Amino acid sequence: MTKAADRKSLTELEGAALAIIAREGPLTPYAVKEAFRNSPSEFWSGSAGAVYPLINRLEKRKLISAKADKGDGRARREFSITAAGRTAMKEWLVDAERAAGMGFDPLRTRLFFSELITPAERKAFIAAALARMEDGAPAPAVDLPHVKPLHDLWSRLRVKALKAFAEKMK
Amino acid sequence: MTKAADRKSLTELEGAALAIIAREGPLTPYAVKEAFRNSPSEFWSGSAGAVYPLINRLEKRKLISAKADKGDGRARREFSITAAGRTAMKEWLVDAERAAGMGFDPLRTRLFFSELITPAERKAFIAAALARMEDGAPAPAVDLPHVKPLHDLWSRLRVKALKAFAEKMK
DNA sequence: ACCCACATGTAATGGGTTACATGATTTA
DNA sequence: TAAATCATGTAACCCATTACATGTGGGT
Repeated sequence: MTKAADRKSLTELEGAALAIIAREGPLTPYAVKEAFRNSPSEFWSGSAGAVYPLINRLEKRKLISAKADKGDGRARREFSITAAGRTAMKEWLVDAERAAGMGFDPLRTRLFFSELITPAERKAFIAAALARMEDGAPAPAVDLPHVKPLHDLWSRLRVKALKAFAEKMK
Repeated sequence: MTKAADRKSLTELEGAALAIIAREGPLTPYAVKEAFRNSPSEFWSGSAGAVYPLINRLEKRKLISAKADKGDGRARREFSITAAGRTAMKEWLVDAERAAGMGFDPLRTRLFFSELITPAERKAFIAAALARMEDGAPAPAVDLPHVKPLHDLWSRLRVKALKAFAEKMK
């Protein structure tokens, strides 16, 4: 019998944390936190209050496990993904249903309501947003395989979408 | 002197709720809840436990106000946006800084980690995601001005992005 | 020695989700 | 009139954010 906690599917945060640990090998909680902090999306805040408890939850569910402390002074625990963790992670990763969902885009949300401002205000807003989106992406700090290309791809498409929308509003 | 609560800028949920009320004229809390529930993005769950307290908060902050109950039996309160609400809403709506943020995309998140599965698994995942994304959008239930076109535009671009990524992985 | 970045947490708070409760209105 | 849906809420729970506390290690 599997316990209820084991059956519950992973949240996005849990899945991403597992994936990071799976990819980067043994990691300290701090390293996981930094990985989130350096993500190009503001969605992943990587706050201590989120990540440390998260790591503890994952350990309690035996999806990750810590190598014995090296005992060299400070308490550092390096976590690796377990077999069960790998299974759960893969299940999360190939969830096409969730992947297909639209997610959340603060730009799209605002464009939905763009008729509530005057054409002049709209024009100014679009120009300001474009400026921030186009000028050099702040160079995602993580240098993991797909991070930069994917970030750039998504950025370009959002710019294109905004321009298309602006064009149609003219 | 403005009170702290007034100075605090709106969350996405608060901003969107205000915008809905601004656009749709006097609305009951239930109608606002349904507007969120019918949104094409799973991000806006429109649960009762989120919306009713939200409406109360907005009223307490005097960003919306209820017309006197019509007294016809059941307690129905119809809320309209106030002048202060309109100001706060516009400030939220033209916030280009936040609009430019990448937001959250469950597809993008998974593609970041797509090297953790085998090429065959990846191919299957991409096909499954594409199928769900391309087959007729479940027709957004709300028929507000930009909802459908924007939803379609974003959908098409996400499909294009996924195809581009799949191509590059070959 | 001193400062700053590294590293690991916890407490208070806020707010969203799920599930439940309750009554009114509509429809079969 | 019984069932379904409309409509409004509330309570328990979960979890992320902010802010704080604490200690280590390396550089100057």
